[in-house]
Formats: sequence, structure tokens, C-alpha cells
Amino acid sequence: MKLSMTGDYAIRAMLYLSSKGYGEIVHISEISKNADVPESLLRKITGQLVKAGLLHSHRGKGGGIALAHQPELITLLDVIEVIEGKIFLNQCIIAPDFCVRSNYCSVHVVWREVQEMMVEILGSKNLSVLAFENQKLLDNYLPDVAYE
Amino acid sequence: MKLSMTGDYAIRAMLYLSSKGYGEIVHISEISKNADVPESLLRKITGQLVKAGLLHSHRGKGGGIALAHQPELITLLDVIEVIEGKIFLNQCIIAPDFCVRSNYCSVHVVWREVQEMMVEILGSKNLSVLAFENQKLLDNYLPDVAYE
DNA sequence: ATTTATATGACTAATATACCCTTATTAGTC
DNA sequence: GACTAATAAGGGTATATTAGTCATATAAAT
Repeated sequence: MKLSMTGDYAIRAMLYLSSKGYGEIVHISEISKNADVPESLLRKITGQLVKAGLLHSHRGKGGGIALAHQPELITLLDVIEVIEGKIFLNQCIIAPDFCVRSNYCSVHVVWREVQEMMVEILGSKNLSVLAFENQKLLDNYLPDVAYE
Repeated sequence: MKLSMTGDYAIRAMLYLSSKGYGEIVHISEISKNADVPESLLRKITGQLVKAGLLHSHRGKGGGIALAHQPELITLLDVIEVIEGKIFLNQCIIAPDFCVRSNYCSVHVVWREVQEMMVEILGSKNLSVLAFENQKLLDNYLPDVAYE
């Protein structure tokens, strides 16, 4: 059970844009290099994010993509749900229609519990904080690496 | 983001066995019918569960499979981890080796948080309780259906 | 008009999933 | 003890999903 590559890439790209700030237009190839995402795939992913309203795109010379909102207002959940869809659309364990017509089966109840917890956690993390923390971590990380 | 069919099937089979009780030998085709799992696929799944020590298998005439432990002692987490592996083995967001050599990146920290929450929730649900609750739900469900 | 850039849809390759079929093993029967 | 029937184990295949590429269309700036 893990996140798809696409979801991972989307988060990387959004974090890079967040480090640049709201509204700043960035070229896709720049994101590709810095966030380590295959460029051709990144175009597809940004297309989804634009359609979902998280990014604005600017065609033509000097164009690129930019955050459509302040990074404080975008959460991990927002990004993940664009790519992966709503979390945990699990099937009913008892019978295909049981959970629709009646209550929920006992396992379904557990999954709803997990789902709600995930939504709460992921929805509470905004890109601004995450990008800032990564920068801090990297600042502490790189000097060490220099010694190897 | 959802559970695989295989994981779903494994839980169904384990719940059916739990309703039979510890040590009771049940034929795979019986589980297949009652838990609505394709028989050929169920054989593979039970193979994994046997290897993981959750089930015992008995070959030959009168054989079948049986819970290797009391259903009170088996949790949803146990079953899911056999099929899906450890939950959320996500990649590092900053650089492939960053999380190994240094701390965790900021997104990784969030995923660890989610993972720990899932492990806590899923690990707290044992099969005995879940099977019992399903039986209760079904008892209330079937009379309604009879009127349609 | 030309250059620079994103948008989009068709295409391919790799991987994971769902499923089947044959073989090996065991228990019971004569 | 050999034979037969029952049953799990394991190898193999087809289908679906995912990751990634490429070519073409579209838009903006100069």
C-alpha cells in the first residue's frame, strides 16, 4: 500500500513551486530538474493540477506555471486527491450492495475510521510549512555531505 | 488510493474462518462460495496466509485450512500486512538517499504520522469482534431484504 | 511571422493484478 | 501395501493499470 509515483511527483512539483512563492511563474523544465521529475510526465501532471485549479498556466514566451493560491492555503490532501482521487473507496466486505442498502459492514467501519484520520492529517499540512521545513532540513544536510 | 482486491479477499476469507472458530478445518471451496472469492485465486491467497503463519493447511482427504490462532489474537493489520506488505513504504521527496543518510524530509514525516495512525487503528481490531459484528449486522439485514 | 512555451491525445513499455491449470501430497479403502 | 479420491501448492497466462514518450495543436510575446 503506497502512493503512486504520479502522486509523489505532483507533491514534489508543488513543493518546489511553494518554495518560489505564490504567483511566481516557473518553467516546467526548471521544475523537472529541481524536483527530479521526468519532464514529459510532469507536463501531464501539471495539466491535471491546472484543471483542478491548483495551478495557473501561462503559454507562450515567458510562460510557465504558477501556484493559483497562497501555499498556506493548499494542503497535501488537495494535491493527493487531484492525482489519486478520493482516499479509500473500498468495497463492501459482506456483499456488493450491503453497505449501500443497509448500514456499513464491520470492516467498512474501520476503513472509514482510517480514511477520516488520513483526511484530517493530510488536510492539516499546508505546502508553505512543508516547503519551509524541507529548506531547513536541506540546509543542515548539505554541509555534512560536503565532507564525504 | 484503495486496498487491492487480494487484500479484500484475504480479509473476507479470514472473517469467514473466524466465524467458524479456531482450529476448525474448512474446505477452500466452502470459503470461496460463502465469502464470494474466486476459488483459484483464494488458493493463492491462503497459501500466503499459511506461509505467514496465520493459517494451517491440511492436505488430502478431509483436509482444508484452519485458523492458526484464536481469532481474538489476529488483527486486521496482521492480515493486511501479509498481503500488502508493510504500509506506506513511500519514497523520499527531497532526494533518493536523503531520508536514509539524514533525517526525514518534511513530507516523509507526515506519511510516517499517517502510517502510525493506520497501524494503531488496524492493529486494534481483532477478527473475533469484526466477525461477530458482521453477523449481527447480517441478522438485521436479511429480514428487510426478504420483503423486496 | 517567428520563437518560445504549455496542452493534449495517441502510443509503448513495464508492472501488478486476477485468474487458471497442472502437479504433488495426503487420507482413506480394499 | 497399492489404489483412489480429495485437496493444497505452485507455476504459468491473460488482462488491467501505471509510468513514461512523442508528436501535434494552441497560445502568447516580440
